[in-house]
Amino acid sequence: MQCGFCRIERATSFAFTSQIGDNGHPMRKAVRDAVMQALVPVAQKAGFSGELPYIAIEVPEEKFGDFSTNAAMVMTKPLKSNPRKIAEELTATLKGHPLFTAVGIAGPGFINMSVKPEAWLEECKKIPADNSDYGTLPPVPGEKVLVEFVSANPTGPLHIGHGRGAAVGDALARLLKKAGYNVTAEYYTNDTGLQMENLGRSTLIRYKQLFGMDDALLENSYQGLYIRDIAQEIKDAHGDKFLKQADAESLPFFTTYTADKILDDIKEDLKKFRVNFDNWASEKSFHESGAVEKTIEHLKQHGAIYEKDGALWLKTIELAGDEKDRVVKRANGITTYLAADIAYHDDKYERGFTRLIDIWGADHHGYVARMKAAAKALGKDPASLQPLLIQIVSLKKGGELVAMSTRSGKFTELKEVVDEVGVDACRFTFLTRGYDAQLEFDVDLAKSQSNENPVYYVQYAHARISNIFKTAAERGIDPFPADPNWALLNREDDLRVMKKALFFPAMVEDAANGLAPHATTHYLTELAGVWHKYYTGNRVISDDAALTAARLALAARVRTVLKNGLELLGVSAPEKM
RNA sequence: GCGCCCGUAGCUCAAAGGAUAGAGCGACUGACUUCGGAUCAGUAGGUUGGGGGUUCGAGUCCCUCCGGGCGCACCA
Repeated sequence: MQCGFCRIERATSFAFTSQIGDNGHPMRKAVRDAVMQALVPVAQKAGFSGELPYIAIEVPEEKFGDFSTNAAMVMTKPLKSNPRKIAEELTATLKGHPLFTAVGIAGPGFINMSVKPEAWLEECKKIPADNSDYGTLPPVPGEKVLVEFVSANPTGPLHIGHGRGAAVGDALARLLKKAGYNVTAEYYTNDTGLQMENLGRSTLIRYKQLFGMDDALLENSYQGLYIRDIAQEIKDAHGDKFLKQADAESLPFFTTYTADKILDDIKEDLKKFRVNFDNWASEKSFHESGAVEKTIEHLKQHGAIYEKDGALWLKTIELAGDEKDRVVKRANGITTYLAADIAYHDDKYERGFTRLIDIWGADHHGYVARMKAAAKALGKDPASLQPLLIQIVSLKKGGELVAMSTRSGKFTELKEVVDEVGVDACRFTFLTRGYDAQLEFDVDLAKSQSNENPVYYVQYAHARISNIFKTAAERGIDPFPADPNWALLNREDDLRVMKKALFFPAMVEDAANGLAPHATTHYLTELAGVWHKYYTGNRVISDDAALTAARLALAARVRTVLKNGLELLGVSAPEKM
């Protein structure tokens, strides 16, 4: 498998591999094994010896059975036969397999299989009943993943667009960890450079204004009122000290102070949004440590750099088909942002990471080629660097689209929305969508619909089950019976719930492979739906002690999956609402 | 002008190239004196922006047109 991560490359790489683990779903793995085994003699008979194409084992619509495979259809070309014929040969073998109660051919050549209920019951027993860890896949050896996200410049508070990146990045990190990867979540701070100088100067101007001086903000100044608050802080602490010296002398202090203050606020917002970072990287530190210069030397040695017009250029056209080559060191001797970012990525590789996932705003898409070029120039496989472009969040307020700009001070803060809509609803909303589609976030709607957000549908299922246990305990019934009679749960209703719950680890595996954290919200909504339906049709606590015990055991397992799933999203799993 | 992303129910969004394109919200009709009605059952709603192509099969891949967004710095 060349690349289990890349959404772009997976189509080709997956198409010619059969190395899908099915780590997460013992039943799906068993079915895959059965299908592959059945395929061997058929392929041999046809004289086929090449690598098998990817064969899908899917969970189809319920009426078709528990699993279906397209094996017969994808094998038509390699075997030079027709799908119906291949399907018949395969089913002849599969029908004899002890796992299945039914095997059939349908449509253009799908093979549908139903698994015997006892096998499902056995699997379901293995889910922990106490809400503890479930669905964590075995460690993936040899992979060390770095997920870099948010990385907003400390020039202003986080806005709603950052919120989307934060939710996606955090959920992705959680998902990959769950899927067995060694994952580090990191935030890169652009705490130096021209924008930082602008920032410091903005504060200095505001500071002077506080003393009645008529300094006006510059065109490229940060206009937000938070700058004035910071200036006020400085005035409170230092009085007119900075009026008595040259601006150039004051500027470093104002810059550092402002950036630190804003970064502190960003950290607080992220914490509130339940976004966790394992590490904070600083652009400034790469300059101060000499890493940037070292990296440029490194690139020179690899022949990736040339000099023109007094500046140093990286050959990004040649390396990655970029539109033009890019400057890493200006004619005035100052290195560019790109140079520092390359040094940072060099550092990531140096630290032993084998996959670098960068979550960027879609407005950075022009940046992809030059970073891929950099990876290549550093002697790395460009495929190990995976920028994910989170599409823009356009903000709607009062029925109108609002343009967002940190510099102009026109934006809706993440904090503001989180306070009004709530962390759970906000995160869930962001994680219901794929990251590559633009998203219209209607603030008013989000607020007014806070009670109708799908997140509550899922949480309610968790709370309802929790309440059942409470009721059971009140009536002197053990909510978590040690050895219930599972055989009582063999009706369609029961099995439907079990099958959905047991799909959880497979969902983790599939979503991790596709870098698609939003699959989790959809899965959980389905599981909650199946449970709500079950709940309506079946009383868990009844006069039948044995049946009660069995249903309590099932309920506990559903709750465990809901809890684990919500945890992946960073959404709380309340016992009551 | 060039490049990237997107266009799916009235709205917000799903859908490894697979079967009759699915959920939620909104609309409409119903639900057991019971463990929580933030729930459940049902109805209506679609030429997947238009047109070509590739193949056993296309919302998905290719070409083209239309519409929207975002980029095209010795800023970050």
